[in-house]
Amino acid sequence: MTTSLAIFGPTGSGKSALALDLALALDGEVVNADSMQVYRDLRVLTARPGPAEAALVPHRLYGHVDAGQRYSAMAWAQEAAAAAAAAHAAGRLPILVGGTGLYFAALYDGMAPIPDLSPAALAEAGADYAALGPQRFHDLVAEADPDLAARLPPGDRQRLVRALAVARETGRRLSAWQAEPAQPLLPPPALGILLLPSRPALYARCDNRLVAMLTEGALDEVRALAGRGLAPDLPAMKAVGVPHLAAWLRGELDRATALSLAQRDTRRYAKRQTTWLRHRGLARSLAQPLLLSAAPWAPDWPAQAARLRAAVAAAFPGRAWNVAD
RNA sequence: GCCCAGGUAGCUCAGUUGGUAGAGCAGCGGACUGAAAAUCCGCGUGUCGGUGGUUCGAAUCCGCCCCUGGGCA
Repeated sequence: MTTSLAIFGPTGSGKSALALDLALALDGEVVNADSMQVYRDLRVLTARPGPAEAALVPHRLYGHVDAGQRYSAMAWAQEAAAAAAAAHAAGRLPILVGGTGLYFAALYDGMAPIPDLSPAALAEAGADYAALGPQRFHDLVAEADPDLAARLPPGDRQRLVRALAVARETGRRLSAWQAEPAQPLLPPPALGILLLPSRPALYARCDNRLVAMLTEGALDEVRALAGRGLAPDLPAMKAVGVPHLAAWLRGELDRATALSLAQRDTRRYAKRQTTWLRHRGLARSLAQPLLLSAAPWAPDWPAQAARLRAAVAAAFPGRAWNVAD
């Protein structure tokens, strides 16, 4: 049985650094649970840990997917489960860290066993949405899958398109598929940590980080990515910052505007993550996560660190606790 | 010091002939079952610079004061 530790927090909350500290202290391996840090082409802009961190502790599932690929929650969950099992087999503690709530849910709660969709089916349904418009497309979904249509507004293009594509390709309603029992890919983590720093401090940190990213080559990174001529609706092309920095490179925005729009998108993203974190937590299978109301970079961290230390000692009694903070 | 123009939501501003205020952006709350840094749904959050007056009633009219721009000295 693979035991694991999981850390979930909004972007900029310092979870990667915390994961590294814990991995060093507990003889662990870090496994990425972030939907954008998997893309090879995006290193600076996704604040992906680099060679310096990887030299200290093994880091898995970072930058291993090409930006031209359309990754998925289930694909990640399977890889993450395998990575966790490998770390466990080597006697090390898998530490899953990231900001994608759906990924944690897929791993620890599982997802309904729905067959993979062909890109063509998705593209076809997407074209229909564009041609028919939200209302008529919603009507179409209502015929194919009344239950699902009833809980999705006409504007929710992404979910409606998937619903119709699934119904067409599998001959079965998505809502029927989703009613199938889900199978967790990993037992609940022995310790789940949620980082929830104060909103103003987090926003300020996000704003500053984006400025720093520009001095660290974020623009070159976006230039190279844009130069590949990939479809703009690919996930990697929609990472926070990519659309606006690309528009700046094309001369459609000036630097100040591109920066402030990217900063705004980062804040909104952090807010959405916070909503998920507060209501869904890490996974339904984990009843009692450790909620820390500060980030490692915050002045009020020490009190939270003491709680963390106690929780780690209780969850992993057999492992050394070497962190000196 | 004098003369103009302004002080209304976090920001930029609107506000009809007096009836206790509304847009954009920002923000806030929520949803989330295989693109999730995605995709959506919902919500004005206010000593109308201050104070005294006119009025049944003042963001709107009058007096005084404060502040910010610009001009003249």
